[in-house]
Amino acid sequence: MSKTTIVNFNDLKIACENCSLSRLCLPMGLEQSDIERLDQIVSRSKPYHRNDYLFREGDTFKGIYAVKTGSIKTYVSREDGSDQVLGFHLPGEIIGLDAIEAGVHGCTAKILETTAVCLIPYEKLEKLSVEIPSLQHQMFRLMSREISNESNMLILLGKKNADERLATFLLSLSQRYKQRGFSSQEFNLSMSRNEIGNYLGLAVETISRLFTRFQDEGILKVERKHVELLDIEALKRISSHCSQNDSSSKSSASI
Amino acid sequence: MSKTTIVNFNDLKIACENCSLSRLCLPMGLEQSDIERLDQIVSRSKPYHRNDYLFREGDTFKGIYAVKTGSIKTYVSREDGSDQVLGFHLPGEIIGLDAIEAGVHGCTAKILETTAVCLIPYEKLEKLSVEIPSLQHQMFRLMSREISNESNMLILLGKKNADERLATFLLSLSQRYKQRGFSSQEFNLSMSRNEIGNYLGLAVETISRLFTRFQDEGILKVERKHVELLDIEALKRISSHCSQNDSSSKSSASI
DNA sequence: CGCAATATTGACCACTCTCAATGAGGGTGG
DNA sequence: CCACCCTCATTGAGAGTGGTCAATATTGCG
Repeated sequence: MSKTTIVNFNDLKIACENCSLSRLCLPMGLEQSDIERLDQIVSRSKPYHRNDYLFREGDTFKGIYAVKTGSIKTYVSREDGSDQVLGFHLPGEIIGLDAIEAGVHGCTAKILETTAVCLIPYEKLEKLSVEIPSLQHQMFRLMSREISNESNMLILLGKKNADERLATFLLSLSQRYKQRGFSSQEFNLSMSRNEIGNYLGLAVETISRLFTRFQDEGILKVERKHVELLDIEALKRISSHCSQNDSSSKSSASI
Repeated sequence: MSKTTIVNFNDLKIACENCSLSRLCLPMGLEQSDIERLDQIVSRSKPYHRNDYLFREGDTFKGIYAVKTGSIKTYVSREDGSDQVLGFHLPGEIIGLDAIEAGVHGCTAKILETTAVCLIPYEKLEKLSVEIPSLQHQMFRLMSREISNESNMLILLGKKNADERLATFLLSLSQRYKQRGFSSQEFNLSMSRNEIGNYLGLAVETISRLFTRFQDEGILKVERKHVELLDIEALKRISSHCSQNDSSSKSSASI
């Protein structure tokens, strides 16, 4: 990965570090000068390390975070002490939009591996997006996407069985890595089996058994954190329930 | 209900029909004059009837809808022909924010009972919220709330058992009706058992059995569509897993 | 090197689904 | 107005998926 990191603020590209991004920004409706103004309010911090908290449930909301490198999980704690993992956040993804309304974070963001983020202070962002209509536009789109993504998760948790859930999860990671220019066939899981299970509404043991079975079936190779997807088509078939239909139709399938 | 209907556009109050709403709007940051401008772009339609579609998956996105009276379910269709109910929308709630990014609706909105809505054309809304910063602010809050609400559903589907799910669901309806000035103890379910089960990730039969059991246990009375919550505290205990702990702590619990 | 956390594997069990039959409304048309 | 039908709801019996518990590996880390 080049040392000039671009965060894909979903469609809203933000420069991180000190790179020129004219070629990335123009296509999506922000003028070069606007990008620079946005860039000026973004603050970078030194990297976080595994098990650090980016923020915790109840913390005052300062702004939204864009993941530059690394990965982060968000989760909420339940009254009985258990957690519910809400999501895993990879480079180019945004965290914290859920806290705008309350002004307080409703979930905890915990670092899974050494991670760099940008903080975009919310008050400044809101002011700026009054001045830059196309920024407001991108913000609405960004939040809208976040809302529309929910339905995939509801389907996963509401309708899919264990096989389908894990397959869907792996394909989602695969696709997101691909979008970021990483390999879509081979990657490292920065989260534990426990966290995967928690996220997918399954027990750890089930995740473990599924990895073993998928491997026995030649669908993937997994060793500890490292995963290699050997048969993505099979995963797609599994993820969308089709026991062994032809898969010549839609692609879809993203968490 | 008075004939002057106010839709609580979450914190963004919108006038429907022809009412004066100064007393409702000022408290939440929109000037009277701004309200009027917003009001001018809102379009009303004649009521929809049961099984009508407000919009369907794939329809071009025109704007967001505020439910004035009645109720609506949203759902997505899966490849295998099954559906996943995404939510039930009561008076004062907003539908369609998920479609902003794609410009196309990703789910279908189907009318459950005679329902009146406002359509807020999105392009006009976006333009207006450039001109009225406090409107933009409310929009961000509104979308943020939608995003933060997701976690309740993830907990429900990821962690809760059948009892907890139904209890949580009933409490959510109860609370939402209460907010709208209706009874929180007694109301009509505009959705079928099937739709409830679908939404909660449970089979119809399970819903039916639970209603019967809850009734046998004196927690509620249910007849057909009509539900009376006899022991809301018991429901709260059930919804948050505590088998029979004291419930003197938090309230929370909303879908 | 040894401990603690994480992962794997097995055995058993329970919650909920599925299948099937019955019952109850609600709407329509004769 | 009633008979019919169709959808929706209820109830029971049996089965299966995935959870729980427990034991054992494995890994990472101090």
